[in-house]
Amino acid sequence: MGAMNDPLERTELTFLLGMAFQLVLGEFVRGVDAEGYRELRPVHGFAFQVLRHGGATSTELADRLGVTKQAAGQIVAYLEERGYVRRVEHAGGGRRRLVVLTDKAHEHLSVAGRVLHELEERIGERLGADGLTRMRAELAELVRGLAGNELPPLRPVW
Amino acid sequence: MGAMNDPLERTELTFLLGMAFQLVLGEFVRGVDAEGYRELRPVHGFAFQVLRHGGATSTELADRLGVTKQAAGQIVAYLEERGYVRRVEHAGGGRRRLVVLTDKAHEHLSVAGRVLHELEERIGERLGADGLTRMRAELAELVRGLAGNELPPLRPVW
DNA sequence: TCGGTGAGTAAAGCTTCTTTACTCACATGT
DNA sequence: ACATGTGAGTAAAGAAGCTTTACTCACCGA
Repeated sequence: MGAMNDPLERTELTFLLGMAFQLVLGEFVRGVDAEGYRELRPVHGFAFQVLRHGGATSTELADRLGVTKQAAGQIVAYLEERGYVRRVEHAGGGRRRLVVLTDKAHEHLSVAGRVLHELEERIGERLGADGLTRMRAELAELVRGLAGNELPPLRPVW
Repeated sequence: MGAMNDPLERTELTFLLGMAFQLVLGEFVRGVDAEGYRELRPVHGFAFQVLRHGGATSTELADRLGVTKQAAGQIVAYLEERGYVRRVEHAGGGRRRLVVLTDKAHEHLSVAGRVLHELEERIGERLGADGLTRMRAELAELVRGLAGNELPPLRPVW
């Protein structure tokens, strides 16, 4: 503990966060790919999270992902071609179309959830159950501190 | 505390990490941009970290950044055009050239360091000094757990 | 001297995003 | 009824930043 020759002790918090995220996401992608989902990138997973409960319009999706609506439209088209989403009538009328997940996407979500759960368990073995809980709480507090009450977008690029 | 209606409490650790990193990096970029470094992207900052002590060859830089040597070469060319790095003779001879930081880059590093420090302080006010220390320790432990003893690369894309 | 190896370069291609510019459905005011 | 506005979606071109493929060049060792 606290050994100053450990390079990580001297690493800026920002970079620590970056490395941690990079590693965890890498493990996640590896796990999901191994289950046969090589056609899906992280951004698609984030889109699924947004669409998960009741769907959303492309424009709403764009806002939540922090990209333009054209980019969101491309993502939706990609997912639609592969059978992960469907566009249905929107109750609000207008040109709006509601993008909703198909069964195939929900299957994917359950596989991805399992992978995430296993990953979190592995991390928990390393940090201890308390450490994991504290880390979650601290991260949540950090996010609230910087983002206020709105959920921040999860963008696929820096 | 522990309110189950807080969406962050139900968010996967992976996504919490992603949001936290996204937010912190965003603040960092905003701060550095405000100091007049709009021509530099995060990847340039990571490159500076690699080159900081004694420089490196393009190929070594590529390894540390997790990109191809061609991409590293492009990054070096970009930084060289703007006066942040110089290519000098390499003691090892061959075709090797040592990429080293100029004074301009070191100035940038000191500004960036200040921005990072202020940011960490803001986060510390929110988490408390203990919370910040614990978070650093937990993140470091997580990184060690997933990356072993080598420092993981910080790639600019997912 | 003849490969072999490792660093660097060149050019084309690809993916994924943005920018610019449009179409269309509906709401609102006159 | 009709013009005008607004918000959702689409189309096409462009830009950024990588990778891939294919090379050059300097040195080493058999």
